[in-house]
Amino acid sequence: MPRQRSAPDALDAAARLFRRQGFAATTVRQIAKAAGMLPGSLHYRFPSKEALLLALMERAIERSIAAVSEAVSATADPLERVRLGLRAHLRLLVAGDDSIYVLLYDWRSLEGEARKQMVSLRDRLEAFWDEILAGGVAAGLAREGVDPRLLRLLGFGAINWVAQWYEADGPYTPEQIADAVFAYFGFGVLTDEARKRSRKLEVGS
Amino acid sequence: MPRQRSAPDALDAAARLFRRQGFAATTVRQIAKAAGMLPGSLHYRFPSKEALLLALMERAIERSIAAVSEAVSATADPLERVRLGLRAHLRLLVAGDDSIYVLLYDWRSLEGEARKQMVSLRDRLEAFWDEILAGGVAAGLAREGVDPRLLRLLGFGAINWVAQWYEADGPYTPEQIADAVFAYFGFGVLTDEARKRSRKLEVGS
Amino acid sequence: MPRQRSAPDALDAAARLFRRQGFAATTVRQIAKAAGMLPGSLHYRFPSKEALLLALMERAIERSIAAVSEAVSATADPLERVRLGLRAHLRLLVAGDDSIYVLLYDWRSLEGEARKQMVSLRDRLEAFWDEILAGGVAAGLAREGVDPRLLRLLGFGAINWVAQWYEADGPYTPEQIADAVFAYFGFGVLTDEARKRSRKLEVGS
Amino acid sequence: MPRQRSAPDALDAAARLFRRQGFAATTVRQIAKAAGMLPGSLHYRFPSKEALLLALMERAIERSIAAVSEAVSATADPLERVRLGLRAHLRLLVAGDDSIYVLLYDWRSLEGEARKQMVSLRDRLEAFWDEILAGGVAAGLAREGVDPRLLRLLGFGAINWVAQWYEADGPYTPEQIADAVFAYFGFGVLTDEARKRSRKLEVGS
DNA sequence: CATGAATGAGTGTTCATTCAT
DNA sequence: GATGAATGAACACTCATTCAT
Repeated sequence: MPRQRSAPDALDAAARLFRRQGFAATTVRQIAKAAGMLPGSLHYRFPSKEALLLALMERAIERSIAAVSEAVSATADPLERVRLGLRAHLRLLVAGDDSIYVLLYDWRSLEGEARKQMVSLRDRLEAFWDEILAGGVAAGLAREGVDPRLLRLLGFGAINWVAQWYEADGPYTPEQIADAVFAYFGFGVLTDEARKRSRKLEVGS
Repeated sequence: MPRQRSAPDALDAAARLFRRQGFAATTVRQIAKAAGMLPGSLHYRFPSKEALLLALMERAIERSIAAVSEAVSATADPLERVRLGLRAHLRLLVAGDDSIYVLLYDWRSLEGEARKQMVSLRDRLEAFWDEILAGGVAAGLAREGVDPRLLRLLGFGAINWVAQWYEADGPYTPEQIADAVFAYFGFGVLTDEARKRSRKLEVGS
Repeated sequence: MPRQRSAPDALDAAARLFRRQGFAATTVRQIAKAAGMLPGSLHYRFPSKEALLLALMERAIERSIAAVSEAVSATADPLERVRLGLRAHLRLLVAGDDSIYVLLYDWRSLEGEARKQMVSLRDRLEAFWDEILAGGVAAGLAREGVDPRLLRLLGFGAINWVAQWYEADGPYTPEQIADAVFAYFGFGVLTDEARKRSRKLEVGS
Repeated sequence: MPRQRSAPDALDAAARLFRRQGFAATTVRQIAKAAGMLPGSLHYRFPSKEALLLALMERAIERSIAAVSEAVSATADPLERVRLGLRAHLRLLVAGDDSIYVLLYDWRSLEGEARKQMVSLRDRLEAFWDEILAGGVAAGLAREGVDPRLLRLLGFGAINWVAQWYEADGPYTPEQIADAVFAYFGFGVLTDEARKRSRKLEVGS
């Protein structure tokens, strides 16, 4: 979609407003104004408000995957990759890009065909993470018998929910919070060896 | 607020619609129709759509506290109280009452004075849980050095997020999921004794 | 209409609100509240808002005729009767009864049958005044060749318009203003004798 | 306000309806229909019904001042200027522009800030007339000792009230009525010389 | 007689979208 | 490509009126 590419300001402006007010409560005029355009011009780029939201979510996926990919590429250690990935994910969510928040919290606004497209986008993100997590599990993350899918769902619940309460001037950095999730994730569920390593990691940052 | 009391259908109908579509995307007409009333009748009971949302959230708090209170009253064991409380909370969220979901996910729709009132309602709920969790921590939940507030925020993140992916015909019951959260919560963080007890409890459900 | 008689408070309350806000902009609830009743009770006394306005106007006519009648009965002098009548009329309009104002300024709110009834009420008032004025004209008020009807319309225009700008703490009393209208009415139009008397009257009060 | 300029039809249509039914009893839909637009289009031009009324009144002032200015420019005689000005004012009121009527009779519909703006508009009109009248008074209009302000208020009361009873097929033209007001205005109040001239003028038209 | 909950047509206004320029 | 005036369906809400009690 090269069309949206040429209008990043509009998507960023929309993301900011959607995060604060929600999709349905945000008007096209507000978005246009925040993007320095006129309502008619916005419709030229995005055929509808819903299409704009979808484009926004698509970009959120791309950015998230890009940021996490880059973060995990720093090491080959499967557990470390999980930890660094969580950090990158949370950093983007609470301090970087409003579109991730919108992707996670405003999907109810899409219906019909657009909903399906959004679901397939999220599936892409899940598949991406499943690979990272699978490496971690193979390396001892989570004890035997634990359903990795449930682990992922609960872990990402904890981390995604951070967006609801995080404050920039709070006592923890996104990195510390991500590490805490990582720790709870695996504690007791890890082999002894893995646990030791995890503990060490927790100290840093 | 005895007025709202006499119109539980309207609040339930609204909760259902808000959960599915979000507050802003739900029209007063939809709510009225679902409640078997006319738009005017709905406004007679609730002066505004926002007031209806607030009343809904107030009831959500009341119901949640009532359900969890009852659940934890079954035992005096502080750890067991935490586990049973989480179960009750999740059961209500995913299978009982849409208003809990709305309370957790639609608070952005309130502004100004209504927002403040909602925040104070949520504070009530947090204070209620803090007491239960404090008992658990005193009994060995979470190892030393862990910030109980962070623990609570992450734990409830995991459990509240369940509403996003839970399906009634999925592989896990709300009780099993709650117990898993409880387990991750405390595993490795518990004293050995506490861990044993926790494990035993996990088998039941 | 003995029914309305038993609810003078409602009519007075309505008159006050109609004067300030206009008929259409005043709600039945406002009237009921100001009269210390409930909306339903008001409808018991007046079948409709329009009927209430009509009853109000009817009472305005009655009160105006009563007040002017009493005032003019103080003398047999035809010119003096005009002057005192104008005084009574204006006093009631600006300082006594809001219903007179409503009668004069809110008749556009009535339509169809109610409009006709209101017109016949106003005709009654005009006929009443025509008699008083006819006496004045016979005694020298207005010079020959002047159309008494035009004189009446312009004179009452001047006096009725006072309600638009009069302020209780202004430089003139209603009596002084009425006397000024009376003076302009007849000045130069009066016989010399009548003019002299008028001048004298003007000094007093 | 160039925006309203481009939509004279809407203001004219509104003026006509407001005059007949009053502001509060006229719906935006009625105005839009009468102006050949849709409700949404009307709101595009005027942000609210109240703003439309204010724009209407502003135009009424402009038109009135323009018409009276042009009329009085025909002569340099101060008394004649008053007479011609009154004629122009009344002609516009009863036969030309509904907005003048609305300005005079519907100001109660404005509240708060809009009310203040309207008052300042009316002040402009009064100041404009005060100048014309001051010239007349200096030339002998009204005898000594008469308060010019009271004279103006009563005179304009007489003339503004004409809108309440004037009928196009009645016995008098607006010009004749205006001249009658002018005559009553000054009779006996004028110097003998002024009176003679006034009498002559009265015969014409 | 009086109440007040309920009604539903109608209100002013909003807003995503269209389209002539 | 871009504009912004125009659209009209839909919105939250109002309010005179009704009616069971």
